[in-house]
Amino acid sequence: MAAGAPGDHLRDLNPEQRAAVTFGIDESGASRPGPPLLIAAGAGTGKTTTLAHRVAHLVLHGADPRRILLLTFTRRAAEDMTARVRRICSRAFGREIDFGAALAWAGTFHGIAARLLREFARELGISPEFTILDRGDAQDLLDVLREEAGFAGGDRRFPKKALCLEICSFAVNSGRPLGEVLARRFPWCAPYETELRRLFRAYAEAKQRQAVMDYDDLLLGWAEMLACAPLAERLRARFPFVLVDEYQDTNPLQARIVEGLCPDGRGLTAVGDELQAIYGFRAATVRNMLDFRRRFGPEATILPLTTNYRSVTPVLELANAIAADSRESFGRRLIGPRASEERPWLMPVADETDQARRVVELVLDNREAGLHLREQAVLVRSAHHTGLLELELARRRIPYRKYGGLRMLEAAHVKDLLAFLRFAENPRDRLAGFRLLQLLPGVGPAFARKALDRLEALGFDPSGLALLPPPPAARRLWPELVRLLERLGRASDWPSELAAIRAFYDPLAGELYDEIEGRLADLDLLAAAAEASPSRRRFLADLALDPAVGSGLEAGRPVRDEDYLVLSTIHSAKGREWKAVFVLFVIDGWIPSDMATGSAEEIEEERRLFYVAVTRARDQLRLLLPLRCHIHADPRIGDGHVRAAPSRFLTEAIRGCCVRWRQPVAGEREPSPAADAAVLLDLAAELRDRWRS
DNA sequence: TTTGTTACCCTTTTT
DNA sequence: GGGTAACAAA
Repeated sequence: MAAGAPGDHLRDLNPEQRAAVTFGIDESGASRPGPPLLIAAGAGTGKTTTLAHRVAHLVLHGADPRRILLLTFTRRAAEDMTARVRRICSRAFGREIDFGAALAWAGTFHGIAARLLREFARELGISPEFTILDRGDAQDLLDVLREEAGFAGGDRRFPKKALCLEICSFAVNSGRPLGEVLARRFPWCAPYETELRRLFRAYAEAKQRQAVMDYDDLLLGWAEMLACAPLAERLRARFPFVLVDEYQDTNPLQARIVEGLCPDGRGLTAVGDELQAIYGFRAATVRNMLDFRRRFGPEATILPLTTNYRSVTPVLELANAIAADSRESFGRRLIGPRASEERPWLMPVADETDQARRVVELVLDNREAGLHLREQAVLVRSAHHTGLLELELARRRIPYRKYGGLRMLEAAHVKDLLAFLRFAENPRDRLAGFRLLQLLPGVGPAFARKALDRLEALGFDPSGLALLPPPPAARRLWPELVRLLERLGRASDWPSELAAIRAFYDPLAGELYDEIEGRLADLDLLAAAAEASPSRRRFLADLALDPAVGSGLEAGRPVRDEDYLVLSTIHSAKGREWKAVFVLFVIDGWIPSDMATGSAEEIEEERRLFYVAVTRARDQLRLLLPLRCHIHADPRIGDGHVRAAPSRFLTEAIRGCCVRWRQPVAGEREPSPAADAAVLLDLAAELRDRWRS
């Protein structure tokens, strides 16, 4: 393709988008970073396109792509953005541009932080070999320390490990003192302030001893670099252009980083939608966005994007009605060119079983009408809400893929295997060592601790372990394990060392777990992802920072090109879109979750979550309202069923944007089975499904 | 000291 | 319906 005329890459943009793309980048070139810009982009208004074009516009005006820092929320978003920038630039230059190395600094806050901390490790006095603790690891480490400090026994009210980590993390990310965090967010833990402070101190020390970092340490480390003048100077000089996606979901610590990189705001572009702020539980605050204008030297400019190309107008009307109920926003309305007669459906259904059946029927009807499964999605407030639906899909052999919720990486056997790799990478990582040692029969916490102490005394040379007399039950495997650790301790022969680990581990896993086939299949997947990774260190870091590495690592994974229905939590659905969207459990207690109705702020966030859900739909939107729901929570309540009320977010105005769907009357659509008779076999489905590919 | 058993708790969203 | 803690047995 021939090179386009100058400015041709802006041709497909609307005036609002073009203004946002070109703001502050004049014809004299991009050598001098312009004043700060906030793009207030409504849902579906081409936010990604606009940001990608802005990056491309900078490059086309002479900015060095290696000096553009592009911060996104997920790695998928970063990759998506990089691909688009390459496409735009290639077209403008009239030839393929290899951006592989050029736009190297596009990534998540955590991913970029990890890279910078490693690069500057020497100046920071830390080990560049540090390994990254995922949430589970961090909790386990806290749990050990909790016990050591004597907080675990006796006193049953002391917060559990998960809550300890949440409190610690919230304090770090919000930048608020522990006492205030406890009082405001975790008042029932306030009596333990002194103990928690001691615990967190011990946690920080343990992490340093073991050369490990948790997610929050990565951000905190980066922020501290920026608080140190000589280092900050180098970082600022390196990145004159900083672009941040999803700004509404940044927390004060992240804002500190951004403001540290661009103290007067020059060169900074932030994009966000305050109506889609849904990460308050992670200390994110919309204030970063709402107060953006006042935070910088030259006052920031705010440019809105309001034209929605994604959804048909009836969906936008519903979205605007939800937005109108929201307390804090810039007060934009979405307008869109895609007229349609079809309003969203409100679908009251009998119960969860009925809900699953109806959704599957509609999904299949859509497919008959030519809509691929992957153009349809089922959204839920929390991951386990898909339970019965997954059963129904499995029974009908409909392939699906689930995003959000329990990750494969949290499965015990995967953590086992990774413990070997992590221990090989960083023998000071006691958590990994502790886990892998106890895989041996006869080895429990006491012996594992002894072995790790011995190892440390020997300067982390595993051959010394051979002299340690193992517990009787471990006598046979002990020398084998020592040999394996010796081999791993030498230079990493990636990825073939993985085969050696599995030769040792797979038989052990067979003893430890039942249903071993599925677990071994997971490990095969992991090994395949490992093949694609250049080094052990990179593999481990990628896994910790983005579990979707190598794709298809989530549970229930069909092969590449196969068609599959998407199941997702609303959180994981952010930034994505489908032609047909089904939102399950639009009833009070589910949306909003009754875990989050304590304060007005929490309820507002749940409302925005609902907003995110409905704005994912391009053409079809179905809201399901089961009238009777099963409660797992409290077995004391009757038979475990409760009569459910529609979500409090379904106000009159919002119902007015929808049509109420009617249960098909018997005979009209299908013979409805006697209400109370248990269906033993869905014969019709069986017969039909024989012929599905 | 490890492993098995039982009673009891709480139950969300994720880099 | 799963994790956790305390207790019992090997």
